[in-house]
Amino acid sequence: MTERKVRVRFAPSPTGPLHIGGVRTALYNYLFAKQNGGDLIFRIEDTDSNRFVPGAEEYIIESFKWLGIKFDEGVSFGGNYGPYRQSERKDIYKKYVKQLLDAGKAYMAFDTPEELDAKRNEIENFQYDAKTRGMMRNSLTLPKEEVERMLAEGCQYVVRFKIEPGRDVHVDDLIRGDVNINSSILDDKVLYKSADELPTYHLANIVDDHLMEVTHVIRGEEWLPSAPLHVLLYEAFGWADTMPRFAHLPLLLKPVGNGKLSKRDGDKLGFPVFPLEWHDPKTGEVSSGYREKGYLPEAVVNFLALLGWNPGNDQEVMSMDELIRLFDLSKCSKSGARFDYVKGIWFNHQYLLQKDNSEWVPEFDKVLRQNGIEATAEQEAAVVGMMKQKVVEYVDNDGNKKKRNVSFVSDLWPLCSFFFTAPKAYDKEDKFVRKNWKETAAADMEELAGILQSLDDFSVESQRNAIDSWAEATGKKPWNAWRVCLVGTGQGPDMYELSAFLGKEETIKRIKSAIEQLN
RNA sequence: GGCGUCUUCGUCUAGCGGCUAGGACACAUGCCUCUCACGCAUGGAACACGAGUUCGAUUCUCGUAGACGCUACCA
Repeated sequence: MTERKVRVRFAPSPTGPLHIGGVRTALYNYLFAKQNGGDLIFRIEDTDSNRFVPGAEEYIIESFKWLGIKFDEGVSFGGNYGPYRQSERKDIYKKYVKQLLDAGKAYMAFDTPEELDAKRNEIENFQYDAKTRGMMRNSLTLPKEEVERMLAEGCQYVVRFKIEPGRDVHVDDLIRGDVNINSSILDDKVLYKSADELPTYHLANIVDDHLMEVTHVIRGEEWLPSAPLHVLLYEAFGWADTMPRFAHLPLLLKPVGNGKLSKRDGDKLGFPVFPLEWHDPKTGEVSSGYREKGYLPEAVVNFLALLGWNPGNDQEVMSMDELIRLFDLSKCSKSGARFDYVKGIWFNHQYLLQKDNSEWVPEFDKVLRQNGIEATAEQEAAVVGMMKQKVVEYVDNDGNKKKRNVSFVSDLWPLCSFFFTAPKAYDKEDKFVRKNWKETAAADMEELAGILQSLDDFSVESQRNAIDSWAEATGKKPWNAWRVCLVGTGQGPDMYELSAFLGKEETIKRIKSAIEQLN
């Protein structure tokens, strides 16, 4: 085995937004490349002109930029193996198609789509292969003159790979080991279409990977069935000795139900399946994105990395650098992974907690503005500091009340609005109020307000000294009633911190109006 | 239907012939406490089934079932 520099690629087709499963495939390629000091190539596989969606390519590039997955070369990144867009490589493919044709390893087929449909109706499980190609219209069955005449007339044709039956084809997969398939069950795949002068995936893929000196093909399991075909293609070209190693990744499955993860699941269960928000240029439909939902890219990366792989120990929270260090294709699991988006939320919680308060501010500021609040960055950071470890109550899909950590900056608002606006009204029926607003509460609060009023220094320490000693001397426990005054219910941070944040004037104002309304 | 891949708690998974089958998410409880929390601790919860190999199988082999994927002039 020759020492070749590791080169891997991620090669999406620009048919829409990047699916989260594609993100994981790209991530694994990136981790593998970086760990081995290799290159990651970004190639656009736009050989199906009918499915092209404008904006998709830019979307994909922006997604990876946000996620911190960096390409070394490719579309928009430059490099010495270009062009990296398959639609710009027509001449290259033509050359290789001819090579196969000349060597008798491929042939031209003139069957029209209608004729093929007819055959499929006529013969059950029809497959274009060694058994059936003799009865079709192709350069193998037609007289040479006839073929030349049709070519001269400009008849459309496709080039098919001539698969020799009865051979065991071995795919050496880094994750699954030796996968063996008999070539008899393979069909003569279309490699090239004269109609648009473009190759199909299979041909383009092999030619490009070879020319771009790709050493490892890391892709989804849906490609495993066509891997033998690819092996045969490498052999047909005489490139077997530099054929890349294969690694077929397990699929991402629906959180509930059967099948692989689809956009529908996200819509139904309320989680994004795309990294960025996507606006469909045709339908105008908007699909939510992780970025816009308030996820941190580190969290998305970490979460995705662990869906189908783990470092073999109990470590779960890992930075990109750690992932690069620890990643191991041979430790990838073989079975599909259900997409556990709840764990993704937990990862976001972890990374959010690690962030400095000031890093929450821009997002928090957005949330506050949406609610008509203006505050300084210092105030916002202070509130974040007091609130970041709280929980949110929410109602799940089954209508049950549940609790969730503050996992997104936007979770903060319902928990901290009282910092910025006084309780609209005091609800006597509130459970916490009922329990903590006793008969003596009004009098106690009057007394408390008096003490606060007398303080020149309204800092946390100053208040704590004054109130604690009063509480100790009188045996009173004023905090919960005080909380009722300032918050309206049983939420919020330490009372001294809250009161210091609000300031003397606002604090006393709220105490007064609570006394008024609750008695 | 054919071909291929896969199968450990509800979920993500560790395990690579002998373990009280480990961790995390989620869930429940307790501790802490001026509230809600965070944190910490605890708990319930799994080897698809059937043969075989072996002194011994979650682990190896075969079969069954199920799941997933592919089966296009899409990728």
